[in-house]
Amino acid sequence: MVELETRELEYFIAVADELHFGRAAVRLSIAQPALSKAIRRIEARLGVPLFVRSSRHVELTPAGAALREHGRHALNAVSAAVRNARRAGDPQAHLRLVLKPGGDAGLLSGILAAYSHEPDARRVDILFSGPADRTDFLRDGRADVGLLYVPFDDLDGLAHETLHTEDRVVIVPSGHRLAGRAAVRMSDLEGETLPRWKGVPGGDGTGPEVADVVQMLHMITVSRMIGVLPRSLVEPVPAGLVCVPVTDAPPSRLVLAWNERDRRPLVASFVAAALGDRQRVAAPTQR
Amino acid sequence: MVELETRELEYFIAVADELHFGRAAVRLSIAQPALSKAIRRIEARLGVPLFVRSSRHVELTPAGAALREHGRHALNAVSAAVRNARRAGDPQAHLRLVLKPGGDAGLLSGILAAYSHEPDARRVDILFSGPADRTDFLRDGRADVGLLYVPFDDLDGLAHETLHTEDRVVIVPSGHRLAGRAAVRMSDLEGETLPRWKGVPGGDGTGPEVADVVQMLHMITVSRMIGVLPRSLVEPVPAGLVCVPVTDAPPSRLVLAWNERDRRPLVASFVAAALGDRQRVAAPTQR
DNA sequence: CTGCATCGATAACCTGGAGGCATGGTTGAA
DNA sequence: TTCAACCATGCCTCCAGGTTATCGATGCAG
Repeated sequence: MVELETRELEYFIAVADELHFGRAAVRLSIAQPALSKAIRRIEARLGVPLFVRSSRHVELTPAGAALREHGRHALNAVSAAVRNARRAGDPQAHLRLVLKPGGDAGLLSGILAAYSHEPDARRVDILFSGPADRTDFLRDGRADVGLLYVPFDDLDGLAHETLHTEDRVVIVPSGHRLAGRAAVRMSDLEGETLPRWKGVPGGDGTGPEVADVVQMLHMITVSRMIGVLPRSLVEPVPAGLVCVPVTDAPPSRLVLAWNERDRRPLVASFVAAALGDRQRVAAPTQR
Repeated sequence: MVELETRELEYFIAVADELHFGRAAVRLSIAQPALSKAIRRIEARLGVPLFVRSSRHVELTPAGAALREHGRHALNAVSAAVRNARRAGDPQAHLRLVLKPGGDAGLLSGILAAYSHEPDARRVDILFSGPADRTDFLRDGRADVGLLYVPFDDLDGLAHETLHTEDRVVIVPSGHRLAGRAAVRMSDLEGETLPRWKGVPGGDGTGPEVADVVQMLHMITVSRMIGVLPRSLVEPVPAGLVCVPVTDAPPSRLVLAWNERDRRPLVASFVAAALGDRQRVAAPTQR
């Protein structure tokens, strides 16, 4: 009746990520033949080939692509189940809030203050995540709530409420041709060098790779690129740089997000406190 | 790194459902000592007791309750991943539509006709599910789309579009005190006997248990109870029964639902066809 | 109070299959 | 041709997870 063990799914995901049995085996801390055999075993059990492999190349079949997509989610769900079970025993557990350093638009202290007045407030642990995996903290239960930016972060599998909407600005060195403009449009940025964000494959930038806002601002200061960001992420504006509003960029929203399956009052009251009396304090809608 | 194998999770769910190691072992087709050991193993690995057990009684701890809740979802996700992978290989695969017998409000033939004109239409397999588990067909990938009733079916983890909204009627024998009324309110039903739906624990009814609409209508005919249903579920009205609109019952909606993680064009075009030109034909929103 | 039936835990044993190591086969590049 | 990279195969070991038999606790009938 069991179709696929968690461990096997992890093996598959590793190979699907690396597209290389040797590297995947290292990442999994097992020997390569064991991995080859495991994948063949899985393929036999499912009755579908997952990879097309030659001795020079490994690639996913359509079935493999589907399994990668859904399998990731399944692994997250298992992790979340385990984490939730572990924590459910402890009614004193802290609330874990994940955010990007500086990614709170100045709202964090206010939110924490509001939350501290909730009758069932817990201590709050702030987690700073790596550049691109904040959302996974929420999906697999490593954090309870998080501050995310839409449309940068992928909200798949998460519920959210908008805290703050803001327009976006282009950041240029003060000597730049756009520095004097009152506003620009996206089309004005044609031909400019934009950053590639580290760990974000689908980016449209062509310039140097940057890992965070500070790095990006530095690169802009030395005229290696320009960048577009929500306004609050560049407050205060460093010397030598100028912000110009971009009128036709889709507005950016700072949202408070949590796992859509998580209905604990713990989360609901934090959300209520964060939204404040701006909105109803009832349990927020999810869908 | 692996926290919990799929098989172990299945074992746990079985015991959590049965609250009885012997019966759970039978259901899993293993011996009872193996199951006891497996559960102890899991508890040791998670570091949390999942059950409080004496030789006469088994019950869930809070951690166990959490694991049951999230673990179900995780198992569904694994099943869905496997099913999707198996089917992804076959571009000819039929579209599988799940519904309750008679639960289409007369819309099915129209929907199928509209879908057949879609450029990428596939053959459609109609699945009739048991009474209460239609939604699980969608969650674990046994079906692609389903016709559900809100607020009867649990839409957790599913995306949906409303096909049809209708008011609800109370069905009474023709001799009943309410049979002559043009309309009633919920408060008029005070003191009446309502059905308990088989497999639906949270029901408010106190009367005999019924498994489907036909059974319920029969019980009403013999004056054992009365019932409240969406109007289309009792068309045509059997002889000897009378339908009276209930003005203040929350309206019932027939919705077309699918797994929220399923973004295949296959599903999108069926949804588009079912909605017809009543709405935009773009990919429907999910959240 | 005393057997009895129920049910989970323990003990002792067995086995299939997962994983390790060594090696083979294929393929593209120099 | 030779080499290097890389996945597959064969063989062996070992233990996780299964089995049966039995024990110990607990509620119940008489």
